[in-house]
Parts: sequence; C-alpha cells; structure tokens
Amino acid sequence: MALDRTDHYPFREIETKWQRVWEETGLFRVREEPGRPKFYCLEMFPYPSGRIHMGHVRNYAIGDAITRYKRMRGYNGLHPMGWDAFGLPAENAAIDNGVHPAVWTYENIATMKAQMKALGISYDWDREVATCDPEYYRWEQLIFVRMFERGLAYRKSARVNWCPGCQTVLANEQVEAGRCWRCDSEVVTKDIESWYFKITEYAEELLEWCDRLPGWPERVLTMQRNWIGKSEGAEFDLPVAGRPGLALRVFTTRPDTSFGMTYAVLAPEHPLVAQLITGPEEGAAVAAFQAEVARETEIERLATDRPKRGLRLQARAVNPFNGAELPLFLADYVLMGYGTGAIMAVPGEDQRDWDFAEAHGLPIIETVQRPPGWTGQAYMGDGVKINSGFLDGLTVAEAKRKAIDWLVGQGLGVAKVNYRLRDWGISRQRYWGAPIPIVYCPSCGTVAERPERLPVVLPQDVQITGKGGSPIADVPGFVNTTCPRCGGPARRETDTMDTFVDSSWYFLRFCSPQHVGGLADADAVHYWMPVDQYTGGIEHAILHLLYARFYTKVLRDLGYFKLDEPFQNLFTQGMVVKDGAKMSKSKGNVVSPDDFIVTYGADTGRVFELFMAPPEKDLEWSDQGVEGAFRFLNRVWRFFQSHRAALGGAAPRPGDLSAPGRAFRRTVHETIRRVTTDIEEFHFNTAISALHELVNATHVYATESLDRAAAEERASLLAESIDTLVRLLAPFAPHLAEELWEKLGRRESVFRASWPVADPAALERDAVQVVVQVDGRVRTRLVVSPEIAEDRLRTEALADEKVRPWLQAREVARVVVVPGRLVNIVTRGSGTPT
RNA sequence: GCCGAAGUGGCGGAACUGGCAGACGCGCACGUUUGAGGGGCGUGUGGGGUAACCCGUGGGGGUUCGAGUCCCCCCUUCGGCACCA
Repeated sequence: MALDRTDHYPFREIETKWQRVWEETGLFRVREEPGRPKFYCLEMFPYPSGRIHMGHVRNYAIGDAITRYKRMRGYNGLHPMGWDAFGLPAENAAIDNGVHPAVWTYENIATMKAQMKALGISYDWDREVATCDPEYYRWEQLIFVRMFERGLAYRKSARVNWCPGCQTVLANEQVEAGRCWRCDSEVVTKDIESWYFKITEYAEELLEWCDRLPGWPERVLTMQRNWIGKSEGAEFDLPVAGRPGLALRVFTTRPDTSFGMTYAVLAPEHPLVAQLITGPEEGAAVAAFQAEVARETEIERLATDRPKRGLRLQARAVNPFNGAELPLFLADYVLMGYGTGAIMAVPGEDQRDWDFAEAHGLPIIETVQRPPGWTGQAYMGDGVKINSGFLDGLTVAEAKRKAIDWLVGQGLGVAKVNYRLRDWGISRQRYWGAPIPIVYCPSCGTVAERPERLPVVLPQDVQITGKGGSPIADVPGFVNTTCPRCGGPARRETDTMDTFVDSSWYFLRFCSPQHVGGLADADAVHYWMPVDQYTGGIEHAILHLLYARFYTKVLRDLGYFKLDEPFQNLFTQGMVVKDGAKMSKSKGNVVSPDDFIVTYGADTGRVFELFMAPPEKDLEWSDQGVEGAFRFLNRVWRFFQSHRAALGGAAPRPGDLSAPGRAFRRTVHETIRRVTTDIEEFHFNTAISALHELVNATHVYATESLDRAAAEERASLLAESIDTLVRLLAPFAPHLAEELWEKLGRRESVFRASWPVADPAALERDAVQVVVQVDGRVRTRLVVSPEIAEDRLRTEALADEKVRPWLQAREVARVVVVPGRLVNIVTRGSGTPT
C-alpha cells in the first residue's frame, strides 16, 4: 500500500537546496594539501549507456558514504567521477538510429550527470573526464608511443570472429550461437594483424603483488592468480621418428611422469602440422579436422562434458627418456595459445589424457604408486615413482628435479616457467575508440607518431554502417599523412584501442585532470595515489583490475610515477536484483532512479540500498523496504520538529547524571562506537540499524515520565543525542542531515563538522546481565556488578532459586564461569527437577 | 567437471574471538488517534504447549561444559572458470 505522502518531510526542497549550496560553495572541490592526510575514494566510472540504474546508485551510495565519513574524520577526500565514453554501443546506436556516436555519447553523459547530481553524490565535478575527449586520449596515445618504443606494444597476427555478411570483425558479444547478431551469417575465424601489449612481461610481478594487497578481497586475488596461471616445469623436444632435425617442443609441469607418456598431441593449428603430413590423403583429413576444430569456440574445446576430438597422424614421436616411439595426434583439447601448443600425454597421471587414451584405445602406464584401492582414473597425487627408469623410488618432487637435471644435462631441454596469461590484444577495427598513433611508411616501415603531433584526432565526419572495415579507413584526410620520420607520404593505422586501455589509467588523470604537460602531474599523483578505496562490481575482478595494475607498473617503469599498485583497498559490491533476476529492460523489472527520486528522494534511496543487505551481497529490490527507509527518515524529521524547542542547556555532566540519564547517554555513545566500526568494516546495514535504535531510544527517553531532577537534565542529553544522530546520519542521508544541522543553528556544513567520538566513561556499565545455564540450558539470568569476583558469581548462581531445583539429586561436576557473560553448571547424576 | 561463496522466522537480514539464536527493518494481528481512509502512536509476533517446559540456524555424524559459528560426510542454491599440459 503506497503512502499518502501529504505528510512527509519536504525532501524535494531540502535536496534541491543542499545540492545547490554544495555546488555554490564548492564543498567537494579539493586540491593537494601536503601534510594533510588524503583519502582517494573511487567508484568505477560508468559507460554512458543512457541512464543510470539502481546498481549504479548502490555503487555511488557506498562510495559517497565512505567519502563523507572520511571527510568528517579530517581527511582531504578526493571523490571524482568521469565517463568511460568510447565503446561499441555508441556505434550500434549510430547504425540503428543514424545518430553520431559522439552526439549519442555526450547526450547520455548529460543525462547521467544530471541524475548523479540529483542523487547528491559528493563528486568534485571540476575533475570530470570523458575518455572520448581528445585531451584525454592524447595522453593515452603518448603512453602507447612510449610503450612501442620500449617494445611493450607490438604487432602480430590475431584470430578474430569474422562475419562474411557484414565483412567485419565481431566482438564476442556480437556472436550469438555462432552467428552474427546483426545479419545472422555464420561467423568464421580469421587471422588479422593486431596490436598487442606485452602484459606477459609483467606476469611474475602481477602475481607476486597479489600477496601484497591485503585490502583486496581474497576471492578476487584468487581469480587474478588463476588467470595469470603460473606453472613450473620443463620444456623439451620430442624428436619425430625418422625425420632428423624435426622435433615437437613440449611443455610439461610433470617431467617426472615422462616415462609414462604413451602418445603426444599437437594443437590442430600448430605450424609443424604441415611438415608432418605424408601425402594428399592425410592432408585432406588434416584440413577437414582443422576446419572442424576451427568451428569450435575455445569454451567448447575446453568443456569437460564433451568427448575430446582427435586425429591420429602417420608420423610418430620419440620419447627421449627411453627411446619409445609414440603415436602422434592432433586434438582439440590442446590449444596453440598456451605453452608450446604441443604436449606429451601421460594418461596415468593426467585425467584429460586418461579420457583421450580410453577413447582411442591407447595404453596407460602408471608412474606413481597408487594408494590402495585407486582405480579407474588418473592419479595426480604424490607417491613413489615406479616404471620410471632412473627415477624409480623417488617422490614426485624429487623426480621432477632429477628429470629436469637429466634433460638439461643431455642438452634436450630446460626448466621452464609458464604463464597462462596471454598478451593483451588492443586493436579494434572500430570507429568509436582512440586511434592507435602509428604510421606505416613505405620507406621507414612502422613508425610511432611524434608526441608533438598528438593527439591523432578521431575524424568526426564518417559513415557508420556496421559493414566493412573501420569507418576511418574511408576518410582520406585521416589515412593519408606524412611519415613522422622521413616526412614522405604515409598511411595511418586505422585500428582504434580497446576501451579497457582507456580505463586503465583514468584514476591517474583524476589527480590532475586539466594537466597539459603530460598524462598527470607527478606531484598530484604522488599526493593522491594510490586510490584508498576502489568500489565496483565483481564482473571486473579480472580484466579491468589486472590491466589497471599492469598499466600502473608500466608507467612506473617508463619513469612517470613512483607507484607500484593503483588500488590500496578494493570492495566488490553485489548486484541489485528484482524478483530474483538482474534488472534489465528485457525482463521489464527495471526501477528507475528518476521516478524514485521524485517519489521518495535521494536520501531514501541511499538509505534503502545501504540498509537492506550487506553491500557485498546481492540486493533484492523491495518496494516495502523502500517505504521502510522513507518512514525512518520521516520519523527522524518529525522527532526533530517536535523536540527542537526542548533542546539545549549545559553539556551533560557525566559524573552526576541520574540513572535513566546515564543509561540513555550510554546508548548514545554505544551508537557512536557501533556506527563507526560498522562503517570501517563496510557493514552499512548494521550501522543504519544502530541509528534506528538510537532514534527509538531517544524517542522513548524524550517521552517517558521522569522525576524532576532527571527531567531537568533531559534537555541537555537530548541535545547531545540529536547532535550525534545528525552527524552519524550524514554519510547515509546527507541532505536531511545537512538540513537538520542548519536547524540546530550551525553555520558550517555538517561535512566540515567532526565525526563524534564515543566517551569511554559513558560506555561504562554499572551492572551486567549474566546468563546462568545448567548443563548448557539457560535457567536464569543474574544482574551483577561487572567487577564481581568469579567465585562470588559462582556461589550466587548455585544458590539461585531458579537454579536449585535443577540440581536436586544431581552432583555438580564442574562450573564454567565466563566473566561478564555466563555461568554454566555441569551436573552428573539421574535426578530430575520436581 | 573444477574452484569459490552461501543455506538462519512469513520476508530482507543480525549474532564480537565457540557463550542468551532471530538485533534492526518489512509483513501481519490487536489497540489507540481520526468523520473515514491513509498516516501517526502503542502492544504483540520462530514452532509446539493452559503451563512448567520442550523443539528449533539445509540433512546426518563428531569435537566441546557449551556449536548458526569448529571438523567430517551429504544435499541445495548462487557466482567464477581455463581440459592450461
């Protein structure tokens, strides 16, 4: 049942008023103040897709609560916002509606910025950046140039999704069940020349630093470690039988199992395959197999619940450990992109090899002693080596070392560390992205653009059809240029950069967004960085966060900044769902922030989203929950209105308060303590419930009848309570708090006021409740002094009249006393109480 | 298939390091204010039982004086994934 809102607090006037005041006074504008502690709070900047949704609101409400809290604790709080403005949806809008991507993007930015302002998030809007602004991407192009000079950016062939209908490259998301999402053509793979960043060069450092990021969720670090995928082992050659000089290089993490190899496998794309074909008949079979595998996606090739496809070649490989000749296969489960693209197969100690061997009738040799009863599958555990020549009797670890030593000694192989991480392909054959600043010169070759000629500006006047190559390839004024080195006629690169590049350094630009001398002012970066709190969705746990870490290290090594890691603390928030599903237009379960703000106000939205679930978990949208949050703020407002006149008087004197006064004051200071630790630990839901309790307790205290002395002290205690409540409420409902603060007669913003500190004297208790159990069951509760001696408490518990019946005809075996908490009387015997 | 997280009232969720399970909110019921509705205020609200009490944190075992919390097995749900040699 919806509320009749004639009686609600005037949130609209309040929110508009304070948003204006904040803007006019520049309250959230910050600059470096050397010597003052800083707090850089950042939410992942959004893609300007059209309108913000409740997931954004949740993200910003979290970041804003933290920033405002930290400011009240005296930190110089940087809280910037910008736009991850390049990307595919803008091009799709252009194709579907004929609107230019730039127009579409900037319109969306204007809309979303207005929405954010209506939420009253405390951003320093002077620092706003959009990645599609040439003043932003010129520095990205400069970084590219420096990376190219260092060999960290290079070109190689890449396999892409190709739509023969549109004659264009497709992103994974544009491929639906193997078909183009636009024209429904069957998608094929195609190799094209692409630009790459050598992130693999940083694999080891990125991995090592995973152990030095205690402020990151462990599960994110685990995902990053697994993505980097370090494995240690050996790389060596398997000679091809009867083909001197020809060998397959294989990588293995289990060189100790080499005596157990019963076949070998090449990835179907392996360049050696062509040389191994013995005749036209086999050539045709191989080509057919390769075509078959090319149709499989990598996900399919890596799926466990489908049979592994294989094609046996006539050529045979030789096991260098014992000279055995082995069958040689092409198989889909071996990928060219990992290791050497060829493996020795040891079915005894690898389950994938076991499955393949069983399907193809290949022998299985056990090289590790099985535990008793082990049967029917590969054994990957430790044990004593068997059937392994000179490795017999060793443990797996010993045998690994010895096998590697042997390979090295024989000159056959090397110890090798391998990473699953691949270099980062950044070329996109698309329009709406930052141009790659490279020029192809007939005489000088591939040349980086000269820094003083940057930015290479994306031309505006293009036709976007979704067909053919990059639209800027058809703009002669863009493509035709002069060589930065020799000045002769040359051609520009027409690929643009992956938008993940744009978002890999924006947090640095926020430190000095108008800086014209480079990507960011070093002093500003050294003052503000690292980001103290980064908050966003778990979907970015790997790619964005890994790329940003990589970029930070690259910029350090290029000499720009002394900074190893960009994000000190990371928080990954849960999704906002409705009816159990993620909000989306197609499901029709979207709740619009605009409607919401009109009906309830921004403060209610924030309080609801922070209160209804712990922030790391999914939040189920609930209209009734919203009503609850709205009711709470109205209650605060009403209470304030009716008791304002009764506030004031001297500050409470803790020493000579009446008993109810002391009890009430303890509640106030307990709330300070709870809300403070809860915010520090991201428990916003329990912080807000503590505020509920404070409001309830204040209401009871204000209306209960007291004797005259107690009633006189009430005004000053209520004043302290209300003052505290307003400050504690400020991070969650900033507009309302600001309004009440002003009504309390304060001239400065509540965000310039200090965060309250709990008075230890007020927290002291003169009595505690102790639970008394008999055999673990609660029988009574005693109210005692907190300093009561242990044996006195024991005696009182044993003598209690509620306890005694439970001890009749039973013997007390022992008494467990937990001071200040409980007494548990443990008995022995058969008597039961009568 | 593997890895990770989580299963607590009618619902969202609390519960520090093993110490009163269910804070706070929603919903519901009754009362009160009101011409009425809405709203406000008050009381109650895990299940069973007149009561004393008993039973209760996905299921089953275990450790412990004491388990939502720790250990083992199982079930379910949700996330992530890379058959990575």
